[in-house]
Amino acid sequence: MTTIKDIAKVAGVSVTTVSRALNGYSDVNEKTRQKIMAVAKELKYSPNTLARSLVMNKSNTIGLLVSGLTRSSAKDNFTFKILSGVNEYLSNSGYDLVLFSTTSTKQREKTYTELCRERRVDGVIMQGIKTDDPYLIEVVDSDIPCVLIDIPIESDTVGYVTTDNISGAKKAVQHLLELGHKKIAMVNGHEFAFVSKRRLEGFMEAHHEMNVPVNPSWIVSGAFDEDEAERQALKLLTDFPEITAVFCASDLMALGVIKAAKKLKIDIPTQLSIVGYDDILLASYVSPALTTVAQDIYQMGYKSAELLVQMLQGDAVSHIITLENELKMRESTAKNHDC
Amino acid sequence: MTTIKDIAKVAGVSVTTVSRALNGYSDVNEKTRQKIMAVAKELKYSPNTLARSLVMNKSNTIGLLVSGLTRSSAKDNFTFKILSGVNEYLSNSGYDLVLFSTTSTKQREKTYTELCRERRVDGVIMQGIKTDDPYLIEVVDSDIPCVLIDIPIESDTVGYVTTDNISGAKKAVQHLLELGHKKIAMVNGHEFAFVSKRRLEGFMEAHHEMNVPVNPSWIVSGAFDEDEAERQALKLLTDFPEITAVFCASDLMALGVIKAAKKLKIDIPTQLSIVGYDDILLASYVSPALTTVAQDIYQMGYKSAELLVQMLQGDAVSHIITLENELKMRESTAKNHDC
DNA sequence: TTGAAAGCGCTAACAT
DNA sequence: ATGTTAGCGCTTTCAA
Repeated sequence: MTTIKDIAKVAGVSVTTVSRALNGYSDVNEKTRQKIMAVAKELKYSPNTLARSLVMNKSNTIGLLVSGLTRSSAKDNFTFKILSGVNEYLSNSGYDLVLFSTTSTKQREKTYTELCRERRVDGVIMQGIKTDDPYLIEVVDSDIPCVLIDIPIESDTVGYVTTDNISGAKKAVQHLLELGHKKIAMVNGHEFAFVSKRRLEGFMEAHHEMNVPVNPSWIVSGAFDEDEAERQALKLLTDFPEITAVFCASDLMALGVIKAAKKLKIDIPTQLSIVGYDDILLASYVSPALTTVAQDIYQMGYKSAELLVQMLQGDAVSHIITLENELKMRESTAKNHDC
Repeated sequence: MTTIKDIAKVAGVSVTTVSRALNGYSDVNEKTRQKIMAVAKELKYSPNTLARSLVMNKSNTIGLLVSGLTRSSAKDNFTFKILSGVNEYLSNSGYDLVLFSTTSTKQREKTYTELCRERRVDGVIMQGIKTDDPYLIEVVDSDIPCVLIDIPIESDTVGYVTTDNISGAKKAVQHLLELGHKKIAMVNGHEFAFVSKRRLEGFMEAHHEMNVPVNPSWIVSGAFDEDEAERQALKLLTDFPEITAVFCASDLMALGVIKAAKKLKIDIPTQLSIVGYDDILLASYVSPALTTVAQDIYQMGYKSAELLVQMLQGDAVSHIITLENELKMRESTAKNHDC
């Protein structure tokens, strides 16, 4: 493997000059530069970023720490979209991407902070981390520049990107209320996700604004899981047949609710309206096509990377980015026939 | 940031001893080790992998070079499944993953070899690279250990994992022939993919074995693209209304063909049978559900990583891994009514 | 069992 | 415009 030392020898200059020439410094004779460049090319020189990073104390690497990069996460490819977006921005930014992944089941032997420090990443983007994850706090409290996805924590070194989950949920529920539904259930995610809290808030707000009472028994947790949502919905729709609409905190869970409804021979949308959240690919393919709150997850990834790089360069205007969402009306919602 | 020097100072030993203690060498007094470990923990020491990699000339990093990590690739999340599989294996192997991505549209300023050398990856897995990509050859000809996905090139430093595409295609076409179809078209991918060639071979073989002639005009290229496949199918089915079945080299293209058939008011499967390839998520959700040749892409990723790590450790038995595939019969194929 | 010293490939003062 | 020197944090001879 060629080093600048080799180049220096062949070109008959010092390593300093080689370094300067290669890095485009101005204080090097044009002829010398030409010569060095030629030798570098001839020797097929590739700079050793390890050495450079070591001495510059900057790796030009950003970490992407995700949870749920598993076989099963292909259906709801949230993680993939984030990754694509991050990658898209980073590929034009001079930073490389190293991927750290974690699963909620298996506890890591190293903390996220250690992971980042060992690899000397310049910053990290985190997605899918539960809010009760102790390693999360550790990173946030450390001096590692960090962008969180859907976790609203901000500090000097921490920023986040999210969507307006309150308004998203509100739009969904308002839509149902406008269709005449008064008995609306909610299948929420788990308590360790900020989005769940926000979406519940939106659910509440929409009801209050229209002066429609909320029945707490109709709010259940589907743990962001299709099967769990199905089980919960089965129970819910059996116990409370008066329910005419369900708002789900994710499309995946909405899929589960649809299954439950089918099992109970409840027709969608004539007997039961369903609204999801996310607008995953499947949402427009299932039958009936799912009305849902669309968020641009790819864009969230892209913006996260952009924000982090700006933070690293010290020119981030704000550490908070909130993206819009949009209610997509499809076939799973209809007028309430009871009214 | 704490270094071994700091630890040495506090513990009152030399850096050599610290290094040895931390790396679990046996020739260090147990009491000294305890002391060093305690100090390391107290000082929140994280080893600098950059420095270690530099001196050991080994980064414990493997690169994943993919093409098509784009917003649009969410539908056919081949890349994501590969990534998940690779990540799954690697997360238990001591290697970190750095992601390189390329798009066919934008030509990279650096060759893949340069990318690998600069980051000093120990090896690289490549997916989605076209066979005519000059950078591919460069990597293969280099001394960088490399595992290719679906590109059958083997050498001392190069291995590959693929599925048996000939048999896969054969199964699909045999299925159609057994249903009485004699006029079978094929919508293939592009010529720069080995899988296309293999699947065409399988298509041919199945015909020959059953003594059914192949009409070359019925073999078109859909470029692995849904829209292009739709266009081609529109033309094909219009020009040759005698066709009763179509074998597609990917599910995505099959989706395009289904659209074309719908536009032409050709019913599937009564008037036209369609078989896809891949078994993407959508395959079981579209209507009619798609009969297809399933390949375990996650497993391909997992096995690639396993193979590469074995190669790096010098204990790879073979550099070639061929996985099985399976014909999944769903609703898009039926008996040929013309016979 | 421990330490001193050299060096991995690079950059960055500080001369000249 | 170019070279000398030191040093980033680590591992690894070699000696003690």
